[in-house]
Amino acid sequence: MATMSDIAREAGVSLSTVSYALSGKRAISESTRERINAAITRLSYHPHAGARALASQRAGAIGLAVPLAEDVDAHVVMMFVRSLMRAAHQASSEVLLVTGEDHEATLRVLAEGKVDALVVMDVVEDDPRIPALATAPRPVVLLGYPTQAQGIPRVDFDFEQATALAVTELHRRGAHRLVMIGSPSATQTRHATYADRATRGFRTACQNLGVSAHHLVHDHEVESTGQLVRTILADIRPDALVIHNESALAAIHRALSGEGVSMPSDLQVVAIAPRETTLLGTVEYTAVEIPVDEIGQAAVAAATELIEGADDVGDQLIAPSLIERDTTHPLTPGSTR
Amino acid sequence: MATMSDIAREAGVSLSTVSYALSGKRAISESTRERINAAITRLSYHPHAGARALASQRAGAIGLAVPLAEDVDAHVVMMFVRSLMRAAHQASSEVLLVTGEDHEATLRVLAEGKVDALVVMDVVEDDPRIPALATAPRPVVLLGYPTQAQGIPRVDFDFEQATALAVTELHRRGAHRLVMIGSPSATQTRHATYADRATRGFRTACQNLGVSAHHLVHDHEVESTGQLVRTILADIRPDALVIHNESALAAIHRALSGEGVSMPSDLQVVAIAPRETTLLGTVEYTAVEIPVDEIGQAAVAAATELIEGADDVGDQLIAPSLIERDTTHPLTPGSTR
DNA sequence: ATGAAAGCGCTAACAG
DNA sequence: CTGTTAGCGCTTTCAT
Repeated sequence: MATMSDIAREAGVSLSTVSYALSGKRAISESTRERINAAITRLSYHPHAGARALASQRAGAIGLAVPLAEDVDAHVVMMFVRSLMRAAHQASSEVLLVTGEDHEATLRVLAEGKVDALVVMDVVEDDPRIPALATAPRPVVLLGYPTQAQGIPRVDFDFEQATALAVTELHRRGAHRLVMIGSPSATQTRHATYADRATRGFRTACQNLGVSAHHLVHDHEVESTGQLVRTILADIRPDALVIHNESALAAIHRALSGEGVSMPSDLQVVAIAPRETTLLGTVEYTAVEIPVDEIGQAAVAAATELIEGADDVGDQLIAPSLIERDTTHPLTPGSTR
Repeated sequence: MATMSDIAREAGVSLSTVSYALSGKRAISESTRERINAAITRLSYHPHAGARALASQRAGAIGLAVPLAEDVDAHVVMMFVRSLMRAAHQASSEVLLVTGEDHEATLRVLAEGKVDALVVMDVVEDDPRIPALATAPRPVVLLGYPTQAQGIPRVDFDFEQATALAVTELHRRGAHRLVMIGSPSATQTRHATYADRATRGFRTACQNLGVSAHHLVHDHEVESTGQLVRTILADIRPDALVIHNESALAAIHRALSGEGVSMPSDLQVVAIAPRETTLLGTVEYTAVEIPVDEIGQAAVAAATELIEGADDVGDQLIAPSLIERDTTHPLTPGSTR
């Protein structure tokens, strides 16, 4: 493996000139730059990451604590991973994965400087990891919005406003009996912040508007979605449905079709989910779309700023907006508002 | 951040003693070891990963090139990621993610020594990445089985034998008209090695046994699975089905139920898929299970051996076996074989 | 059983 | 615009 001094010798310049040519931190004459680049190509030189990390105190990687629990939708996790990788790439960093459930290992990569910062997914209310993360030797960003974050910056989609918006807009479209199908029971029991906040937004908005509200939990891996849907239709007779459960979306869609429910005439439906998961066959669900890429970018941006020395980047709650598609009534231009 | 010399001073020993106490590479007296450990705890010392990487020429991470293409089932990818992380953990390594589609970045992490080895998922026949990977400065392991690997060790489940086994066993159970629903069309078009090999195993086995064979491609995100199933049932009238498409499994299951097909009496079905994806509601599909953990472990084991200096670890094709469950006829104890 | 010291390959003052 | 040099925090020979 060629080293930087090999390049220096080969190009007839000093070591530091090579270093500066590479980092661009000082002006280099055209001619020497060319000789250096030629040498780099000729010897196929690549800077040694370890050496660079030691000298610069930068690992060039950000850690991502991913949830490996079964109740977290793998597709959604992958979307976040992809988004974080893209964002990290732009900050010329790599992504080091750590198991969210393995708190020891998570703290270790931070303490050993294997990563410059850590992004933590799937945060729960009163997350037991927070105290240690709050005093970690390197920046941490929560991809979630627990009430108490002990000063750790939080970045998330505003799930509370998201469900509230869904309710409000359904109400404006004439809905009065609402049902929300929320996250899997394991997620609710853990009190994942997105689940708690989504539930709260739904309940509060319904109460404020004085509409009937039913919040259900559904484990589509375990119970029959068809059965659930039939029960809902028969017992509650809702005129609108809010779905915040990516894993169950497809199954619910099939169950509704199976029951001959036509949307939006029989039932209006709004999904709280990433765009990709709301296109089911021929139907495109009206949705409050979870902007995965934006969230990922915001998280990496926060991490990057902290790495570069910012003292505090504040919290960030990304505002929701409703994307009207096939499963809600169009709003007559001047009907309300 | 405390460094090793801080520990040495605090414990009243030399720097190298601390290093050896940590690595266990030479005997340390009980008393000094205790003083060192006490100092480590007191100063909450953690070795600096960069410094260690520089001195030892080991990054302590293995790279994983993950496919981010939409046609690769996210759930299955996550299962592999989890499996690799577990295996890496045992080898006290971390997992650095790189986008499989970003060949540049992949080669860079190898060349810069950010990882000690690379595991590449979703390899295709005549994969354009192979030549560069074959001459990479650090070990590479393919999680896939292309015909030409240019000397790069291949590790994979034997998908060819897997479908062949499914066919053979269905035939032993009286099936004569077989249909296989394979990977999504994008996967087939790319010639992912698992898709190609699975198809070949199916075709060859059917031919050898002289049974009717139909191989179909299904994009359940695009076409209606119900329609597909209806067409199959009406036009081909098969007595057995082999499914090698995790993303479509649930949809096919629902479609079959919807058509009132009862398994195994009307139709025998074998899935080629990880165990977790073959339990659908109340039905447990007979399957040739893809042993994700085993594959991941084998890949990391191969990588680890190569890192430690092994010249060649050979290829590894993990043998399939059929797990009989609800969707095939039981074989009378002495009927065949 | 323990120390001293020479690097590993960079970055970034400091010096011109 | 370029060079010299002192580390960064470890691992690992040599010595003893």
